[in-house]
Amino acid sequence: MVQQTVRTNQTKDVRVIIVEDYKLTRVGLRYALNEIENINVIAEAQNAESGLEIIRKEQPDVVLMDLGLPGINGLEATSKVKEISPNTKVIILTSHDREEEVVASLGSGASAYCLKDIDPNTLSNVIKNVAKGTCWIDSNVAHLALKLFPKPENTEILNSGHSMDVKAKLTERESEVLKLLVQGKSNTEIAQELIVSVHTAKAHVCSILQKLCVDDRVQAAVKAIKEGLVSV
Amino acid sequence: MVQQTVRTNQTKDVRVIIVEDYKLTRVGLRYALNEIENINVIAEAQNAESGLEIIRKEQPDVVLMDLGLPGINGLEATSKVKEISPNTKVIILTSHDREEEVVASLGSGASAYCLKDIDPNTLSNVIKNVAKGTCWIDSNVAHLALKLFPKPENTEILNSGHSMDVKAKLTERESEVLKLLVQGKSNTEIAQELIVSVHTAKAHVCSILQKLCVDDRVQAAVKAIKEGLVSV
DNA sequence: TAACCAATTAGCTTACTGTCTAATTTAATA
DNA sequence: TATTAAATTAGACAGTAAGCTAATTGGTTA
Repeated sequence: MVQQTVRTNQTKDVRVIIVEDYKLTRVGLRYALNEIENINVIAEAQNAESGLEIIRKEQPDVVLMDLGLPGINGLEATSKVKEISPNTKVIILTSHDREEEVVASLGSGASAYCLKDIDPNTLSNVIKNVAKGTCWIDSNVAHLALKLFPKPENTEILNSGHSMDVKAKLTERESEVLKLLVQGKSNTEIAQELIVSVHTAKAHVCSILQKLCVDDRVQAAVKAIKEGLVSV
Repeated sequence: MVQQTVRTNQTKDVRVIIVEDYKLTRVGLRYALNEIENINVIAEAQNAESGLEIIRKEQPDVVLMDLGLPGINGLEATSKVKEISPNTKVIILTSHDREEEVVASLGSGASAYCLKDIDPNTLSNVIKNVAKGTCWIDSNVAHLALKLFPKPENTEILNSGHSMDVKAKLTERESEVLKLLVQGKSNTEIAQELIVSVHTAKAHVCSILQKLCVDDRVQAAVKAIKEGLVSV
């Protein structure tokens, strides 16, 4: 294919570590991946404990992580990986397709979720992309993760003009106040932070409540988070 | 590359429609993609209205959707695509990298989010994968989407036992109360809903605040959402 | 210039919050 | 059986929140 021959450049190798308890899968993966240009499997581990040690030392680009590990499981291991080597991307490679595991994996810091029946060619592409920061979720479970994103029924973000969007309605100052509100600050604290009187803070909060069409600050905070009006 | 030559099989063509207002981008894309094996750009549209009409008729596998369209914007259009052709996968192709747009896109039903500086080879792979159901998010914005997944500090799922979690500390009743609290209910409303006295509701809220180590119900709500203690 | 809006401040009222102490009942557990 | 934990209720208190009206200042726009 034309588009692939172009890619024969001197991209740095993606340094990969495999954490997987089944030896057969582990070594099989290693051999398969080392065939691929620009991918270099530098180590493998059969459990999270030894895997984490290697990762701490090597700071690899990508970790292929099994979920069902003995001892520390893959989820906890993923969290730890992001602690000890924040730039390392984690790819979950498992046979589980339960929603909670998919969501929990991505919540724990994984960048990709692959089922074990993945095509090796695809896997190698995923590894290269994930190394750059891409998020990739297997076709069999993608819908489980995607449905988690809030439907912007009300978020008129990016609205083509007709119905004005909530955030645009908020003035800059109000956005500031909303941000502090979501942090759980009281009106008094907000006033102190912005160096204004409590009256001012209250006035802003009041108009925020009206603009968001909610009754109190809790609802405002929840709505702000759900609709991405503030970065949590 | 080896992995590509293997794929010369008789996979059905992925039928693609491009919705993009800039003619240059639109026709450029079309030419580039039609070079790719197994991808067939069957139509293009310069706005959402005409795009949706074509999509309704053609029921394509994949739609490449620009966000900044005149009239109906890409977000709304994405929602409509999923209504009129649920099996059609939407790939957002835009130059915007704002968090709200990324999240709103995926919430509106898109399966992938690409920035316009994407490598054409990569795009063609994304198209093929997304057609199967994969979720793909550009490396420049993936972190914005990934951080939305609740950190499973509390998810008892797959917990290897040792670290007890916040949610386990909450009693069932408290979890009920927390759920209502996040909905913005006042103590009085919570009491009515659970058919208990206000005193009881307050008692529960009070112990929730203590267990979550927060000062007020706003912080409790925010923490509950962030940590996935409640389903929003 | 006039009209408008954002931001600011103030006072006032009603209602709600969060904490405390204290007590009762029920279920599970040692 | 004795103990513990959860759920329930109550009264009281200081603090906060939210709605209301009203006024001032500084830009922006018609």
